[in-house]
Amino acid sequence: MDYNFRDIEQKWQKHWRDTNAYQVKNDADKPAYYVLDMFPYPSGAGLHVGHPLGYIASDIFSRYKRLKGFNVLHPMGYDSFGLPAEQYAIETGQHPAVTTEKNINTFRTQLDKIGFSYDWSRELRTSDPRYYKWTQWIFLLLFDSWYDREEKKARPIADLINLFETAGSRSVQRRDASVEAFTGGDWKSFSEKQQQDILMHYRLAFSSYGEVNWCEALGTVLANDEVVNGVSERGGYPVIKKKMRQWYLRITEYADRLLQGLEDISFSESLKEQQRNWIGKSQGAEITFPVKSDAGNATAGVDLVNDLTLTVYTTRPDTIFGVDFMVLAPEHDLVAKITTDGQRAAIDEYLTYVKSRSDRERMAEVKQITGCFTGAYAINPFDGKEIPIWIAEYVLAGYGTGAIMAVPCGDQRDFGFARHFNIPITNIIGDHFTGEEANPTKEALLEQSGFLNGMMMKDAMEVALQKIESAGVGKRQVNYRMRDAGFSRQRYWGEPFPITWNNGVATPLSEKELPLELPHVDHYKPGPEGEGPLANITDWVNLPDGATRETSTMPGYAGSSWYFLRYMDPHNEAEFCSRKASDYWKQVDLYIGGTEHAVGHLLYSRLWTKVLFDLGYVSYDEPFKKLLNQGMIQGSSRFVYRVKGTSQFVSSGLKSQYDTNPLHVDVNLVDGYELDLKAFKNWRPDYANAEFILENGKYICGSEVEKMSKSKLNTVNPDWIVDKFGADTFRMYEMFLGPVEMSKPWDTKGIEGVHRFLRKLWRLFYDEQKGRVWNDDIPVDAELKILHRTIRKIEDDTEKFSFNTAVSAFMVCVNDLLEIKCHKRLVLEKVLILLTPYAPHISEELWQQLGNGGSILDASYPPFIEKYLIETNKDYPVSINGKVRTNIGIALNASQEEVEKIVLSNDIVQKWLEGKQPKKIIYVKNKMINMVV
RNA sequence: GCCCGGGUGGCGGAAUUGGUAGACGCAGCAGACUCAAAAUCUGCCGUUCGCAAGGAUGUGCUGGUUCGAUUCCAGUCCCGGGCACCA
Repeated sequence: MDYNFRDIEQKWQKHWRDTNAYQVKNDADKPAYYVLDMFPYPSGAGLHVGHPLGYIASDIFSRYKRLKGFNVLHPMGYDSFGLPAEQYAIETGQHPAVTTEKNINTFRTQLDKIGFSYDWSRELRTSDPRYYKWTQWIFLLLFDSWYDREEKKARPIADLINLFETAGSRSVQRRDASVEAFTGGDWKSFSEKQQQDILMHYRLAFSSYGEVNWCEALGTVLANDEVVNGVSERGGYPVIKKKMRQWYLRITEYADRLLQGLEDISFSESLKEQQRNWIGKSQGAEITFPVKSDAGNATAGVDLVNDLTLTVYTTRPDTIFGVDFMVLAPEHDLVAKITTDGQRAAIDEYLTYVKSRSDRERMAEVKQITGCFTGAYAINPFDGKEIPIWIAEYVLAGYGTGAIMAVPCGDQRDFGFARHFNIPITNIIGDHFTGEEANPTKEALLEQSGFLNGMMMKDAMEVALQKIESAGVGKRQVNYRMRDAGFSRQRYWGEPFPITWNNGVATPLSEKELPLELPHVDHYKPGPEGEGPLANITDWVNLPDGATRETSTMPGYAGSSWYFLRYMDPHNEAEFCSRKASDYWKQVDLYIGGTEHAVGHLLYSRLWTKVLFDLGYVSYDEPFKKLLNQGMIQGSSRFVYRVKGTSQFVSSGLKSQYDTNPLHVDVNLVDGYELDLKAFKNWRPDYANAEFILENGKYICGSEVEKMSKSKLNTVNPDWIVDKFGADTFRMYEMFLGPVEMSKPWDTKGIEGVHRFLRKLWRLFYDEQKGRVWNDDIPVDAELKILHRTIRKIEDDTEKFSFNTAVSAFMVCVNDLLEIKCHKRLVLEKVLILLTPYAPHISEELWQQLGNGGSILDASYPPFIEKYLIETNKDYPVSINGKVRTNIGIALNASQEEVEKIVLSNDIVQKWLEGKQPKKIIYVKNKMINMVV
């Protein structure tokens, strides 16, 4: 009787399907546990061996938790809105809904082969109207909410209207300068449009004109994180700034809470760091300087022409006496007002130059120093010093106040600028400044610094801040690098906004009008003025009452920002997720996925959860308790070397003797590094007549580790691995490859070893000749020892997500049992339960063969039995804890007797031994390592 | 440039967190079974000296702490990832 994995796996997958084995209910006596995978975008390429890595890990953990007695929610779905499907539609004319459906079916078939324990009755798709109805609903909730800075939480917009009616704009902190102060009376006298315009400055989902990343080639606006180095992440097309009306999420209001929340959740340090970086909190001060300029009054000789002031943001108020010049962003409002007549021509020329430069150029030429003097001066409020005001590209309009105070001795950019334009440098840090480069230290004693003289810079910070505030020239200020998140795309394949425009006022649809379904279009070309394809459908856009529909659609991250909630209550038609369901399942206990969503999806879903929490729809404000980032499985590409201009291919070792072109060759035609010459000739017609220059009779390919992708011919399809070795082998092998978090190249070679392990396992139960070999004998200590050691190891490793070492432990266990010919049912059935999460099919099969009537799903995981070991089996070596070891201070050259004497007379050891004598003491080079009691 | 990770055999990777470095697997070598091959099994497998027992050496490099360091500390060199005019 042989290990026939094909029949076994088919049998059990069918059984699980027929019995709905993995369907879970929203109530149980058991504690709830939620294990979630980042749902995939169903691309046309299907799965390669890299994709299931995280799914296998999460499946192992789900099955483990289930056996541990938890009610486990482990769902799967599809993030089925997105650009690639639309791009494909543009190229082929196929409707995205059609290709998406097709791709999903491919995914499902592939996933099913691996034997996942998903509850498919909860499957969801973000492009399904039954799903995006609620995405739209949450959007309207965001639209209908504002952030109360006093209470630090979102509240309904109706509350804000109440406040405005009673106390006008004073009632809440001002959001931005363009909202002018008004009284309660004013508010009531405002027109509907005026009121709505003001409210738009407070809504969490709001529409505004703003500079957006416009990508001509894609015909759409991109989010900051979709732009990399000035070009689009997808396709690498140039991106420029363009003013357009867009929707945004006011994520900046949540910056602090998003930062705070990181403290309580278990994400990897590097991922938290990425989010902190993205949020970019900095503490400092805004300082206001009077401005002196003769702008427009040169002939009159007037110095201070008006009460213009310049406000800068700095993180180093302690360097206030080291300011040698000011720099404004070229777009700063003040530029036009303060430029002197004498400098106007130069400034205009510079502004023209700046405008001519694309974002791309600006980023590529960071090192290039440019700028222009305005002719105006700012006055240092503490010593009256006149400080020249410049404008320069390196100061960004969008951050802080768009203006800085430059301290060349402490900041390298300021230093470079001063050098380039010959601006004299004031040294306030003595020897710490060499004159050759800036020194950003906080450890220097201040000089030439008025009331700060002689103080350590980091101490001077607080003194300066207090003085600035008491003198009324500025205030403490916290700034964030993060901007509000762009939330609209000029695209077709996304959620339509449930919004109509009525004389410039955005009006939400009512709940019963949801979902606003995506209308059918005949083509996917952009609409006029860069609008999305929806703008072309005039009878959809134009409503009978004269209003028009919003024509942009929501971005890819809309649907994925809350999908984990929908799984809890997937068929609810009255709510996005009932409070009862979300209270039962609570947060996602374990979330597994790649690191590429660090600042996108993972930040937005945290935001949405916080808003839903504030408004009372869920009971927690962080969606994911623990995040495990799986590494990427890279491809190991193979190359052949064609001698230029011939059809000769030279083996890798000899290629230096010829002038060659390296060409990717399909990894499936290569065994290790040796090319299958016949298969290569049959592969493509133009290689049919290939000739080979061999080394030692073989053609050896070159290799390189690259991202796994179709174009590099290095993808390995899980389907044929499963066909050849079985799903259990595949699952265990993917885990055996190394820690899940680590990226590693795929190598099919080692899979034999894991497959061999499963066949060995089979032999614990059946012999080829003798058939059944397992028996009902009572296990002896030696056998129990192997079992218990394994239980402990597997459980420890699984809890730590160290699946690779767990698989190793299985191998050791099975080898040991075979060696001592242990075929006892009492041992074997426990091994099977241990193994189930890792290799569910073979475990179930053998479990049934053992005559255990029920499903292995109902069996319970053997509990960790350390106590048992110590109390009943005294032969286990027990380490003395680290403290005992280090404190005893065993001398290097002492004899064993001396060592024993010292150790045994030690108080802690005595206490630990409780008066008993050790059976055996283990020495290594005269040093006591372990004691056996 | 800044911020995170990480450097261990021919390879993927272990090491109870300061206690016998190299578990487990792959590859390799030798042997058993076989007419032969496959499959399976057994043994060996960091380097070096030695017939052997055994010795020396060894976790990127240089130091330090310690009875003892892959593990902790300081410096340094590589590799991977993220951010990048954010004042």
